[in-house]
Amino acid sequence: MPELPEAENISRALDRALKGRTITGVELFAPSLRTPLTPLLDAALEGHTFTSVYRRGRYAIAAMDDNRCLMLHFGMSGVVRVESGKIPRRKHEHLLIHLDDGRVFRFEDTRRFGMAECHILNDRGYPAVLDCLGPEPLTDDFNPEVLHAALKGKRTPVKVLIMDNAVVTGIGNIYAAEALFAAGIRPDRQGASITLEECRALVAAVKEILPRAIEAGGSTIADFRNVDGSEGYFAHQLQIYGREGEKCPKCGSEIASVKLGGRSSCYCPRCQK
DNA sequence: AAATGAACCTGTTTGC
DNA sequence: TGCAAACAGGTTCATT
Repeated sequence: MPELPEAENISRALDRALKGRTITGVELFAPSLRTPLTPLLDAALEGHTFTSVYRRGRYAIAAMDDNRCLMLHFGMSGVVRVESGKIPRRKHEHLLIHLDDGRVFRFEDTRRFGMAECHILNDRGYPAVLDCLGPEPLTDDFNPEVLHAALKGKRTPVKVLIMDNAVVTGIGNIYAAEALFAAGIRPDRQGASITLEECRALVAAVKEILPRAIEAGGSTIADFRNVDGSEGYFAHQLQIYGREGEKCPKCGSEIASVKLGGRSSCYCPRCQK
């Protein structure tokens, strides 16, 4: 579910909710999500205090006062809540962390593609396991020259490449489709065929769309929720994702769809070259 | 090395 | 109506 805008909203909300809070108890209800949860138990989180929460790619990093962090990934169906009161465990809630203000951090993930791991932070505040991630799309590290170099010599479709976290982090199926539509580039073009000029348009589209999606609270298609339970409203602004058979908002042509890298990829056959 | 496809898991929608 | 297949925001592993 969450791509970068959704992970950013979750991270901001968790920063407000968890900063300064001390862990008073941990409850695990599943042995593993994508990776084992049991190391959390061995890590003895109790008594430690969250110092801040921030995002890298699609991960939320909840830093603690002992130079460790709780690293979260939301997979396709991950939802986190911070709630007060005695609430019965929901069917797919796998991790509850009790806080010193009486509230409870709750991690729910129906499809279990997400993860919750405990890691040591390096001197820049990141777990070493995230070193393999490419540039953040909203920093200058992601620019037309870098993208052009990453696409060079690749026969893989450009959409698959911009969804590769080693090329640029955090862009998934929704925002890849939207950015390619905004840039006027067909999703099935081979990476090597994308010119530097087209890279400029694509990078500009990414840097324009992601912040708007963050502002709107992300995109709720089916089950995404922000930490306070609210939906993300960017789904209403999506131009091309999930609109196969509808009319292109720019030219009125029928929106087409192809499977690329196993994912549905909507595009306008007329506007996208 | 790069490209492709399957696997992980559950729930919902679609089509016969 | 019922059931099976297809599909869903992601990542990783195995196979060509």
